Amino acid sequence: MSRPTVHDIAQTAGVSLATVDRVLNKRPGVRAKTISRVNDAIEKLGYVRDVAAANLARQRTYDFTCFLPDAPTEFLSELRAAVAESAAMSAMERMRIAVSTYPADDTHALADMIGGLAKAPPDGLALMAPETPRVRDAVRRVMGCGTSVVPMVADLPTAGCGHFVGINNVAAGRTAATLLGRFLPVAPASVLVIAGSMSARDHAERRLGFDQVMAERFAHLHVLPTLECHDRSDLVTKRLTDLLAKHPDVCGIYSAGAGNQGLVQALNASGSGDRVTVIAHELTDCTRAALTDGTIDAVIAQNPGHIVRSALRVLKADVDGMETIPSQERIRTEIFLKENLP
Amino acid sequence: MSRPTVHDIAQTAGVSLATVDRVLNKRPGVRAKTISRVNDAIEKLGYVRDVAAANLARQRTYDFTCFLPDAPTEFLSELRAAVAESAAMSAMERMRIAVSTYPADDTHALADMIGGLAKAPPDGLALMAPETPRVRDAVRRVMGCGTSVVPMVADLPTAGCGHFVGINNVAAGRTAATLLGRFLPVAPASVLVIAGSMSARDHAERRLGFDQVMAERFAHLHVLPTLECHDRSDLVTKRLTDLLAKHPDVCGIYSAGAGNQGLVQALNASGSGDRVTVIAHELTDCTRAALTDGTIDAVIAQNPGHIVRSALRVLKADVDGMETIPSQERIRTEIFLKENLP
DNA sequence: GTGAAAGCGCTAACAA
DNA sequence: TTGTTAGCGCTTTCAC
Repeated sequence: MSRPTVHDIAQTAGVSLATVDRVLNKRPGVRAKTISRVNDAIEKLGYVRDVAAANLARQRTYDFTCFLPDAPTEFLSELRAAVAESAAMSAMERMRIAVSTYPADDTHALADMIGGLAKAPPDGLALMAPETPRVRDAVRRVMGCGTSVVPMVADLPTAGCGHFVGINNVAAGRTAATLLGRFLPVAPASVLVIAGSMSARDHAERRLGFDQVMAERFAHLHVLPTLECHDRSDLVTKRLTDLLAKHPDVCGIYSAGAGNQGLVQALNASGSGDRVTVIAHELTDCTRAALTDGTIDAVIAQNPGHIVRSALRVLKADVDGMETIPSQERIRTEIFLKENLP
Repeated sequence: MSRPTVHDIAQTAGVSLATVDRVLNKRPGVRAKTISRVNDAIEKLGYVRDVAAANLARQRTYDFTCFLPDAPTEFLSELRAAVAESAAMSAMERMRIAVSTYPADDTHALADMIGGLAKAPPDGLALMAPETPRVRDAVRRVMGCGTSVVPMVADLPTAGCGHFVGINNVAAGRTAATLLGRFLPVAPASVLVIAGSMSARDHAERRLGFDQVMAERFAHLHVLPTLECHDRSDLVTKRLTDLLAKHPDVCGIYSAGAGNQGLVQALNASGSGDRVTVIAHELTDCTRAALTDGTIDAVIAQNPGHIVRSALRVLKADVDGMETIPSQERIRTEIFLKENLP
């Protein structure tokens, strides 16, 4: 037998299509008794709604907006590419995705842009942004307009929005520390953490996790103060070169932020590539090449394609009032060696 | 403006809906001149077909079959669970998934079952099976009936079927070797590989990759002959216990197959848990627990949920004559430590 | 060769 | 409070 339709329900319940539709969509104007008659029929027939047909009839188009910072890191351009790819693919699934870029260093501008959405609130907003009070308030406001909000990459825990699409950065830091500690010989030495800025929540969390594991399992390794390089390759090169010269006992580096181009350069120039074991973040052209030639030993990554597709699925499910498969929406903290590069 | 529809094409080309449809679906009975008029209109308007509406009108249901071996490994039950979950989810997307289990040790029976599909060929077949000549021929036959075939987990390279959904097992073996080699101190010692059976293609490939890297980078480690335990926990326990007693210099184990329950047991019983670094395959309750308590040091895994969903997407795209996103369909060789467990 | 018209499963006016 | 009816974008008889 084929799947039961609204007609079957209407017949079984002895009501009209319109009434069935009202019950299905929880619209008012139906007597409680009728509602339960319809629900009984639904139950009895094992009806499941054909979402595609519903969307067709409804002429439903999912109107989503995506905010990304304009920072010039490779990871961000991959994320942008992933959004573009998803936008193209999902045009066929009746979703329209508007991408907006905000100045990475100007969260006031970002908050204003989010606020501006209130004029024509989209169905959903996928947002990669640091959590400042103003951003948080702007997010709350647009949520008040009925927009579903999903934070990507960086969580917005206090804004009260939906499912966070990204990795646990404390766990990422712990993973990096474990790899570094186990790759290095068991002997006293120094290790270095390079981060964008310790005021960025994600980098701070990575450092936290890293320190935890270093203290727990690798007490013979001395962790130097974090080198803050604001995700800028030039600064990484400069400061790292200085530091390597000053600390010849550095045998491990955890690059928790961006600017790995600069890291590779400093390592090659100073000839310390062999002496130093390096763990970096995100799989980009640069880290991939460095992994292949051995400059970098392992990469911790989150997959931009997964992140974007997951954010979109979560948003769509939210709008449709549907459930998601939790395991599918959990972004993995991936580990790449030269050998398992995709 | 909203998306152009068949009506717009019909109007622009000055023909009727039926003719547009004939052209769109490449059905015969249209003059060449008319065809090009319609195609011009399609081009001009930038028409893209609404697959959902098409499927609705066509009453299209995707009829897929999935064959899995009945071997009692945890990975397989996860795979089965993933298929069940996907089947439930995708019922809403008009796909019906029939799951069949075949006796793992009887490829003749499997070949017969595949052959039996010819009577009522499904639209697609997702298949996890070893590649024997009879299986290969049966697959070719059902492909001749118009069924799209996608090999899962184990490739079927000579059957000439679609995109393989699974990992590169040579790379997996190389990854395991790299982790083991780097985790162990640089000192002469022995390492052991446990596999199901070396006649299973995937296990042989893992061993191959493992040996490559051991020879290339870790010549100080001596790789003992493979312990074949047919994925059976009891055999693993027995043979491993014997071997550990005989070879006190074993400091690393690569468990390339199933039966990790037996491995954990042997390690705990013999008290060699601390002495031995262990890399195992697949994330299961058993390996997860062992990772957490430190018995296993790293797990190489392929995600059953991803595999099943990817196989289904590939099958559907194939039937629809659509493209897939290659990066989304590439199954990753994942590495899990205690710290990045999902 | 081509076209008109009746659906597919569902929703949304508009009546009643 | 409930029912009738006309679509959504596409496919598919069955005439012409």
